[in-house]
Amino acid sequence: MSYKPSEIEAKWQKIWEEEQAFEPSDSTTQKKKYILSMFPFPSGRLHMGHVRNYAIGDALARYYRKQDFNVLHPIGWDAFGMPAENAAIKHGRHPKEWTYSNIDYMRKELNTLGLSFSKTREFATCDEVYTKHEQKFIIEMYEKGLLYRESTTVNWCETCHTVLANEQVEEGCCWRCDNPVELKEMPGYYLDIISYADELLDDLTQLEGKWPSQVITMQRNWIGKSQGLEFKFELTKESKAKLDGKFDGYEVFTTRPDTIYGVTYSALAPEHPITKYLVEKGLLDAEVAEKIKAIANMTEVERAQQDKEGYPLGISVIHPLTGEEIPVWTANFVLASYGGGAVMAVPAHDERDFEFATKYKLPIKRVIEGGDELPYTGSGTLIDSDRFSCVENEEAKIAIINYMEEEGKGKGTTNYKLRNWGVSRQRYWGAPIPFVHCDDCGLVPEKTENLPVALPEDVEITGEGNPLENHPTWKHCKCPKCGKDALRETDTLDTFVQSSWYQFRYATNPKKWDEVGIDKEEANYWLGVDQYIGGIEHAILHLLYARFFTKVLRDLGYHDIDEPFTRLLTQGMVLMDGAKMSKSKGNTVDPDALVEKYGADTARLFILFAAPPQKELEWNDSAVDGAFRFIKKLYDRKSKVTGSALPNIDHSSLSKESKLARQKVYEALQKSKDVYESTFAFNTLIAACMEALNALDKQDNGDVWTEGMYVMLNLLEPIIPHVTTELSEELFNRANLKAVLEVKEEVFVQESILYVVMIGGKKRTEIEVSPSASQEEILAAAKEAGEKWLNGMQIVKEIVVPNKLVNLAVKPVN
RNA sequence: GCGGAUGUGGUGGAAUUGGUAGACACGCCAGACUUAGGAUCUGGUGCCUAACGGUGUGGAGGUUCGAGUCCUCUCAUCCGCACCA
Repeated sequence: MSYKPSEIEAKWQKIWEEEQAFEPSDSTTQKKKYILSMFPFPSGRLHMGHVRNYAIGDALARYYRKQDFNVLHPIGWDAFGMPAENAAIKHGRHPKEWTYSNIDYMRKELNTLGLSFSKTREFATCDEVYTKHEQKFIIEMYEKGLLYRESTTVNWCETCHTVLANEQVEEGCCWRCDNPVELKEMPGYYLDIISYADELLDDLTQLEGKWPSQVITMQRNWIGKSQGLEFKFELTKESKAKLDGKFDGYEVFTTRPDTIYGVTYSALAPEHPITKYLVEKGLLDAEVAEKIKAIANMTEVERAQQDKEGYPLGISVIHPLTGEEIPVWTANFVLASYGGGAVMAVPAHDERDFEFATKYKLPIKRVIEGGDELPYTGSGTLIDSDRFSCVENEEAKIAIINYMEEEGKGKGTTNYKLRNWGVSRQRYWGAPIPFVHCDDCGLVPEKTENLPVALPEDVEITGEGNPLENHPTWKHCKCPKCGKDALRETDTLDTFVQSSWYQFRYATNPKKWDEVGIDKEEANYWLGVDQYIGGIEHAILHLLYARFFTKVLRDLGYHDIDEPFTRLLTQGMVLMDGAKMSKSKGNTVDPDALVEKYGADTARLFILFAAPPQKELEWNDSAVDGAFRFIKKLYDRKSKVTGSALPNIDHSSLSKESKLARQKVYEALQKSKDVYESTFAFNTLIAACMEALNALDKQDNGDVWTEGMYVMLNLLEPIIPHVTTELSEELFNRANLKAVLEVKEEVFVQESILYVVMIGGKKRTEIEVSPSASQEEILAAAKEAGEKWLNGMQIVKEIVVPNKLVNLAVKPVN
């Protein structure tokens, strides 16, 4: 019987389904593993990246199941989001219908790959029962002060018609459609992720060695913590008067308080309230006002590409320590979103300030010794700094902060690059933000018993404006507090909110899904996820948000977990001709076609064999053939098996070839633990199995074949589950798939040992010696064998590395 | 500019952590067999050389009996962040 993947695979997929083979047990005491591959967006079809992601996760899940762990290996659908609305606009399909029919199709595709997912725990994030609990969390966050609404400058994508979070802006463009992001002032809801910045930063140390260092570093940089001094610049009397008494000064932040005596000007962002006031009240030269407005209309990225540009505002502030008058400018390099949108400028010791001062001929005052020329940003001793002169600058930083605090003029403080997470989206296909606007009561959360606030289905999706806003009735409601007519919030939540807590949802028994969002006991048992697998593109977005949500939900009492993902594996991309597979480039391989042609096992084997999971994988059609060939060969060799259980073998009576075959088999077994539990280098385990099969092929002992297949089918089952289970059923009644196998040390005992003989550091020849040979005997044998290269040489040093080699260091005889 | 990685045959990639570089596979070459198949099997295959031998892990140094692996410098490529005061 030749290998027929389609029959074997269909057969076992059906049996697994009937046996409910992959459901976790309800026990919360058994040893457990939670293996999670990032859930897919139901775009319509699987791509190779998905196959890779799930092949890796499935191998681990199956491995641990065999080691007697209670394994949670779930799958679901990240189902809200723009593409569903785009499909609605393009093809006139309702986003809900589009999404659920895509899910049905993709579920079938996943099935044909033989992935060992729990079927009962599957859900889509657009299920109303999921929205219900999410809205409850959101309301609780609001009540705790972690969610707030404010009007501010936001990133706006005109093509997607929505606001974007800072994390969703890549090089000034929308992460999804790549259009340049515009700035716009509008109200929105924000989650106070900054209040968790310190914990998010500190807990990264727990992840070291378990997450890729690159991801940890990216998160650390993204949070961007810096410590320094915050103080207030008082406006001069005249300046206050000019500003109609509306302002008396402004706060600035610096990480270099040691350079405070070098301040020669101060600069405000074009969006700073004082700048705005001056512009709006016509207190500036009309031409200058126009230029400032022009800068304010530019995005941060555009500004970064411009030369330094700025204008004097005709006002001054007082230096808090020297009492000197300092001119105030507005400048395009001052960011509104950081440090209060205002800086103290020290041109002598800051490159940007220097460039600006040089351009506008502002004074430059050196206050730190060192370097040949200015600007000098290194360390050194302070000069011209009053009582702090002669102090080393690192000391001076602390001393100046202390002094300012004592004098009540400022305080030591911490700043973050991280911005609060804007979660409002002006789109239809998302979870509605469960609030109501009441003329009398203001912003009021919906009553818990009324959740979920579900989406209306009768909407017209045109791409123009928010369909919820345009819906005739949906937004009209009663105030949950006073009962008067009120307006429902029409913004929906960022889809990253859903993916921030789904890992807890799977851990909750589906029987409780309606009643609770997260079951505390089960969450504490299953989380953290023992192995999380996904693409590196989520290094800051999803992985930061999910860490944040975990901590917030912990503090709301839903569980006691600090970090959601204990270990993280970031898989490499799947490439074709050196480029990422994509429909637009036309360099894709369709998983369905591959499975149809070769079967799921071949697809999985190739994907795990072609490269280590962390690396990029270059597609190669003929290497797929190679993977297929290996499985065929494995299948064919079932005829060599003579027994139905693990035989007892008298190792010493075997032929040399049989001994070697056993050795290769057990080498593979030895390797497997390391591969499945730590390195994930499936390619090397597969190679070891290929070596073992090649070695078995060179001998003909039935017992050795039986043992070899018994072990190899066990090792390969997580990778190529259908064919191995089929063979295992036929040959061993599946006993070898349940067993935890032990290495038989006797196969590694050698009758003679091969030593490499190196002379002068170069490999010259080999010798075979008995394992009991003494060092002297080995050296004597090596010298004899290497005689030819020792002629005219004097041995200056002799090294014997046990079981490996002999190295004779030589020099010519004089 | 800052941060993180990665450089090994024609290709994908191994190398027990300082001990025979190139396992395993693809490709290629030669041969066998055939019930012409997605065949299969056998042998070969880093480079230079007729051979002895030499040489070889991006490059240059260094440590060592011995370096792909450790150290210093350097080049190249990729990724992330980017006026963060």
